Amino acid sequence: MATSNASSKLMSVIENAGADRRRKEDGDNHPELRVSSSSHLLLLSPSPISFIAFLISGILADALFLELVILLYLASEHLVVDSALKESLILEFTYCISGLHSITVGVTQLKFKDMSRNAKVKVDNGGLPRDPIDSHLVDKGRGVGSTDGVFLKKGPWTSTEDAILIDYVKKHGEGNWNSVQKNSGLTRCGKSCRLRWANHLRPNLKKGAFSVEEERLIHELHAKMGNKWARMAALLPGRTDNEIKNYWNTRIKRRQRAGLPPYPVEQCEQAVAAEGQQNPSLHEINTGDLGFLPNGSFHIPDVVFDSLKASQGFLPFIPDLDEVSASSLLMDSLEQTQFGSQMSCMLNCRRGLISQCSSFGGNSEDLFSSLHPYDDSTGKEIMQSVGHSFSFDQDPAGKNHLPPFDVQGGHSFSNGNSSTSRPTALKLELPSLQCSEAELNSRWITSASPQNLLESVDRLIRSPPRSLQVESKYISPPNNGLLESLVYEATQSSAKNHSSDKNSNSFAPTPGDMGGSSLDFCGAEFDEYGDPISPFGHSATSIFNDYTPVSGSGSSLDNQPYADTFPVLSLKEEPFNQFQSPEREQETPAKSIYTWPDALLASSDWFGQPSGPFIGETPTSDSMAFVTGHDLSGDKGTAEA
DNA sequence: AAAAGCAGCAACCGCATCACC
DNA sequence: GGGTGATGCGGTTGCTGCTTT
Repeated sequence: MATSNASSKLMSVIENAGADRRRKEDGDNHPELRVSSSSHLLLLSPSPISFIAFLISGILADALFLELVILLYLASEHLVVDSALKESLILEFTYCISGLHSITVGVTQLKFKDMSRNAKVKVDNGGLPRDPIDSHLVDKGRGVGSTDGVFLKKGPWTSTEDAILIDYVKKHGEGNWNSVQKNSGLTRCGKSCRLRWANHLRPNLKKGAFSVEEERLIHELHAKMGNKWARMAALLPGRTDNEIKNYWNTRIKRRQRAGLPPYPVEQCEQAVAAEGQQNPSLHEINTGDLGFLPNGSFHIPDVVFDSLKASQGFLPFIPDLDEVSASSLLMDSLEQTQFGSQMSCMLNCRRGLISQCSSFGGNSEDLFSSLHPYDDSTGKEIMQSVGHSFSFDQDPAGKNHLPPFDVQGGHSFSNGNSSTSRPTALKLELPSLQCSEAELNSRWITSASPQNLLESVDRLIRSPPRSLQVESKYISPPNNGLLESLVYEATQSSAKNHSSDKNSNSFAPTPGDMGGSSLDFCGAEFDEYGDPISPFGHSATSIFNDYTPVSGSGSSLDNQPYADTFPVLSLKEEPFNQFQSPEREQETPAKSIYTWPDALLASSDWFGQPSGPFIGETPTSDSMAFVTGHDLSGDKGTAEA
């Protein structure tokens, strides 16, 4: 079969079958396609010989074109065929499945769900629209543009276009994107091609959720660089600026909704630690020396200032922070409750460290006293300036050492939006509304590390229950940096506070508060919110719930679990990438990772024994999925034996 | 089951920068 | 130095799927 003669025969089969398929399409659009059970059996026991056998039988039996293409494609991986044939197979396969809603292979229905993005607009050879959808786009003047009389297509890329672009880059290399349209026939502008290549098609791209480490790095980089997505992407191998940008923006939205600062507190702690190295006096505080500081002013604000300095470039209406005295800025900012809440978060960096110092036994006033060696009233002033009530922290026995400046204080700074993560996290853990504050305190102190709680908060923010989805009362500023947003919100918040008293005081969260809302759910409920981003946040259900095989028709085969037979070639949300890197396969698939061609390409063992890219150790019956980017959740129809 | 709202993502747009002439 | 085209970057938009009501 390795001869050119065989290749030409295969090509002939494809062409004939393709023509046949198109003829059928002209008269009838086949939203569903049933492939004979022979293919199913083939998938059960794949081998080069069986491929050839089924291929021949399929041809003899006048199998549907798609089935042939599937077989040919799979077979081509084991047969030595020239690249042109292989590309043709890919293109034909992509094309012929693009209009389908589902394929039933034996007893398993593969229902396409997410094909729409790339299949919605079908393009023949990257050219003019040929289906009603494209025509629609043309009619409405959307989806295509015109340059020098040449219609340039817009909108989602099709797999066909991807293949063309990939082929072009393979031959000509990257760059000179405007020539792509001229030389390849793609009706896309150069910018679109470059973007598509950079964001989706180029090799070594990572897909899926960001890892914890990547998230941490993004936080750090953003703190340093601001919205320099491209620079950040350069430091995150396999990630694109667009990806990072989207991640950050959605993350910001979540945290803004929850009234939380953009940066995790642990990052603040790191910043403080770094600051501590540069500023030994501050370091003393961080390491638990709460004694008087050396001569100097506030050190806490300095931390804040440095954090702000890092973002100063995108704080256009903030004066040069170097020109602002620490104390004045602190006081001014704390007077603005929302910003005060952010400040408190910054300060909580210290709080977090301080709270870990078992030696500390004072209350809030103690700390503030310690912060300012010359004026013990300063702390009180600050506290009073933000309307902080001391009652909560007054523990005569000194047992419940709420870390100072914190806390419930975080709420008090807020005018309705919880700001610090700790109180929220605390309440996240509450099993019910019945807990006393003392219980809250002890829970907070004893139940979890701040870091864990923060992670919990972040997790919650990522998937907040509806009850927590309190929309920001403020109009978002231009999204040019979170700190700017904070300041903006601070001003808005301040203005709002002046007009309304009901949100301005107290620990007791108002009903609309984040804090109040947070009391509405308990730990058990919280546990339900897995991290949709973290690779580990996906339950097996979430991984597999996108597709479900059709129930069997009663045959023994139907009743038999697929667990030991089917490789899991699952879900991916983009057209397959021929240039997938080997390391990509080693990543933990947080969401859909494998495209089926990828998986097939990467899994030569699959042909001998099903040892391919499994997701999970024990593929379940839902594991039978082999078409890219498709939700196979449709549990419809009965299998065809 | 349908509708509404939301989140995530891909793609587009406008502007800035750079290289070349 | 100015013009032009190519490319890159960041902000924004719009689509789609999911979740909730």
